[in-house]
Amino acid sequence: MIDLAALRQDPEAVKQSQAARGESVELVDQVIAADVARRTALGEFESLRANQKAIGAQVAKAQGDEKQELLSQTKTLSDQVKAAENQLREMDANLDALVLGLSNVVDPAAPVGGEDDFVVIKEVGTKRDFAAEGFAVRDHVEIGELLGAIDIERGAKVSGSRFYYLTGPGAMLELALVQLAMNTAQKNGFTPMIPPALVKPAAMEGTGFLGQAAENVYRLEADDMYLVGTAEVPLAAYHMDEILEGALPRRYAAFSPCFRREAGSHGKDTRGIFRVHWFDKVEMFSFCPVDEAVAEHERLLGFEEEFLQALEIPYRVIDVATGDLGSSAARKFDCEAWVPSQERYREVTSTSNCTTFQSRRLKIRSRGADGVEPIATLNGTLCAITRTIVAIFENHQQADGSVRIPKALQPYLGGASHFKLK
RNA sequence: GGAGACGUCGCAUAGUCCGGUCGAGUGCGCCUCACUGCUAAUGAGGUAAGGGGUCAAACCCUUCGGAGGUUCAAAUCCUCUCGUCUCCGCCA
Repeated sequence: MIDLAALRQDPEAVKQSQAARGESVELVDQVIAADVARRTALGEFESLRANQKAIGAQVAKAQGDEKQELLSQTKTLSDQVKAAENQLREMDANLDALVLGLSNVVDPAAPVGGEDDFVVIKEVGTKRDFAAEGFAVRDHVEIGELLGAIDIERGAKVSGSRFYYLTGPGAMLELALVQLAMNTAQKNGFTPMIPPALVKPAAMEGTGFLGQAAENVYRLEADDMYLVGTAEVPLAAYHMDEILEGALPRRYAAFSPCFRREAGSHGKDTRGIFRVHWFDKVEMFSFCPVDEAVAEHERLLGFEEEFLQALEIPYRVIDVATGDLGSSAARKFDCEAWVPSQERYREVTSTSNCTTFQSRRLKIRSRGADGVEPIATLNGTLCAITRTIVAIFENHQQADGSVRIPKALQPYLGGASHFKLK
């Protein structure tokens, strides 16, 4: 939810943001009109209510005829108050519905445009030249089979398309990645968390996933619960309705399963485990003072990069264009790993600065020197397991189909240097 | 799944039976001031959030887990709901 006071002050800024996203500009004027209407209704209700309360206080003290006189006055007043209240509620609901349609105001530094208008910030690492090494690249599916690490056929048999089993070395690799990620996060000042993956509507709504992203969310009809698509949801909602005391930023790193319906991506990335309905992930989350959010965003990006570097995976960083931002994000950086079998970079991590958009919805603030202040929220992937496995298998594959284990992971895999053929 | 108790302004509690003087008392914590050489102790005052309003104030409104209802008037009465705790059942 954007800041209404700021919108009143500078509607043009919000209009420009909407335009940059390719979203409705007229909506801004509609919100302003609804806001004026609401405040009019509010004023009316409040003065009637004040009147009612004043007379009510007299009623309590009055006796006999005087009391009857006051009662007759306040009876008609009561009806007026109710009418005014209904009117106000209507205006409130109207305003809310419109405001929730407004996406976060984009950071002016974000590149303007659509999905393909991202800006490449940097490329890091060296892509291998498999031709020079003298063998044909295998993709992660093939490698997974050779190693006995990924079983996609049985995933489909048991759960359907876009499901998989990690088996043997694949299963151990996930656990190793999780441990490396959680240990790294803890060293970097994050509190390790294992959050619920099933949440109530309020948490889903508050984080902004029931808007344009709703079709990708699994809902449990019988219990009115949702399966989270990312630990961002339970982490953001962790402090819902709270005023944070003490030092900021507060950083959390959560290991959780992620469930995604992948509606609208039929036929896309159907091979392997690159795009699946369920995967596990270690996610970073930060509650941070508003004026430090940009620096914190850089830090999260830095942690993501360090992790990819530790895994010795070539990657690039892109600055996502305004039209491709989620509704909560003001700015977003993606790290894309090199995928040799596809000969292109593919997204493996993503970090967003949501400024005060999420915290406003979730009613999270902080107590600072000048009292209660708004707070910024930021999130970033530390390790999305399945995509990381794709990157490791493909980038570290050997001529015989075995896979070299990057040094940083070896301690978590019994010191082994390679995943050997099964 | 069954039975019961409870949910109040950071924490702990009073208030609910008998509706108005309760947006709400007390203790702790926290802040300011006074006093003591410092600390502690003591005394005085202050201390929920959100919104409207104002140059700034004053002032006004909303919120007593949540949603409805009764009433001129609800923390207080009624209904539903969520959560916590205790006991029983079941179970990993």
